[in-house]
Amino acid sequence: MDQADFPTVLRFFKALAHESRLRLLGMVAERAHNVQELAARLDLTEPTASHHLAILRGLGLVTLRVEGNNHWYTLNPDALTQAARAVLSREQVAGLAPGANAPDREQAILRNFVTPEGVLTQIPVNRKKRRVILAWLVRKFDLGRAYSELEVNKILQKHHNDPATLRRDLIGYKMVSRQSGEYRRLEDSEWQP
Amino acid sequence: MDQADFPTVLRFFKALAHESRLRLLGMVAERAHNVQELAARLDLTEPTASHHLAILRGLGLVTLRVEGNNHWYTLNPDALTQAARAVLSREQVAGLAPGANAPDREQAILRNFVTPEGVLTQIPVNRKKRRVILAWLVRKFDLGRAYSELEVNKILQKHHNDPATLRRDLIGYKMVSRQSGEYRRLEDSEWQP
DNA sequence: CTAATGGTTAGATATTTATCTAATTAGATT
DNA sequence: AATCTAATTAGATAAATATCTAACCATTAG
Repeated sequence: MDQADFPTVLRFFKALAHESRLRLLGMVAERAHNVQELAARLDLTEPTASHHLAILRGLGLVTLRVEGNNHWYTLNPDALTQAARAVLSREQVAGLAPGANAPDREQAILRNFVTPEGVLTQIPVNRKKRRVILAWLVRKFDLGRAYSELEVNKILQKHHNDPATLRRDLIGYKMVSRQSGEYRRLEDSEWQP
Repeated sequence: MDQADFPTVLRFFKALAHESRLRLLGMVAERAHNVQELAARLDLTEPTASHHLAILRGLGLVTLRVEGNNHWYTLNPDALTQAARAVLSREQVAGLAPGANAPDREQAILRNFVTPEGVLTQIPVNRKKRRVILAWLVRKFDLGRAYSELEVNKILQKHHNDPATLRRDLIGYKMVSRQSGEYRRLEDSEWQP
């Protein structure tokens, strides 16, 4: 599971969201088991166990070794840890929001200028690209709430070491307003095409 | 989520095993949102969004700040990473196997009185042994939820044909409380040495 | 070659979980 | 107070998913 691809993340959680499958995973983490053993210990029929194993296998969470009539299932620990990474950072989770992965072109721009941790490597000179970056940045602010300049800087600081330039740009692009020292995020409709 | 307590791990995965809830989590990871915003962006009704948020909140995955009529939800990133740890190592996953978590002595007692299918062959007369069996039984119940007597019996019935005795013992050992007909599993700390 | 063993596949049914509308609560506004 | 707004709760219905039995496939044993 690379960069928190939504359908895969969802499939992963669905796979683990069932008592029997969690138990199966636990058992094959101890040692290899065949289907009969697994079914017996979980008090399931073999077809049911087989069905669950197929789901786990489809995600690469378990691996199958065939030996005559016996099918030996074991845990694939790498798949698990890789998957768990998908929810380890706030940035990764934010990538699950609807539209977060939407327009390819914008995403490519973000990938070019923003590290996976959410840090800007540089501020684009090109106006259209800068706009994409600023549109992404402005979402770090809540709507309908006032921020002091200090707060604005603190948030921007997380993403770039020159918050002042970004702050001025956000105002220039009418994504943020300033009135008597109070900063407010403006509705998307104020500045979108 | 401390040491991969099975019901909690399961609840966690169930909470995240739904498209809408993953999206919600993504949105509140970006910034605080109120219920209307969330419902609108996900094309759900407010009650539905509210329902999902309650599930996420029950697990501590999101936190709620009330401000007048508005309920602002934000991500609780700690809960997420803590939970993800539960599946990071093979040892942790093996802890999900049925019966995996009991220390040796207790496991021996369990083996003596419980079949591999989880059925009690007899209820120990010895208090210490009975305690081990009851401690194992009480984990079949979720914390923080009320059960009717019928539900309690239904669960106990799976493990022994005299659920009434077991039910009374669970209360006697202070592992379960009864108040006005409602049964609740008590925290381990209430009855552990 | 035939029977037995372990496993999977197919399809019907049962269970669980999401979703909606309607009713209700709590805070803000007039 | 009366009304409005945002949110939650309740309860009914709809959708998704698990489970079983029966049928089937592949391999091994007689």
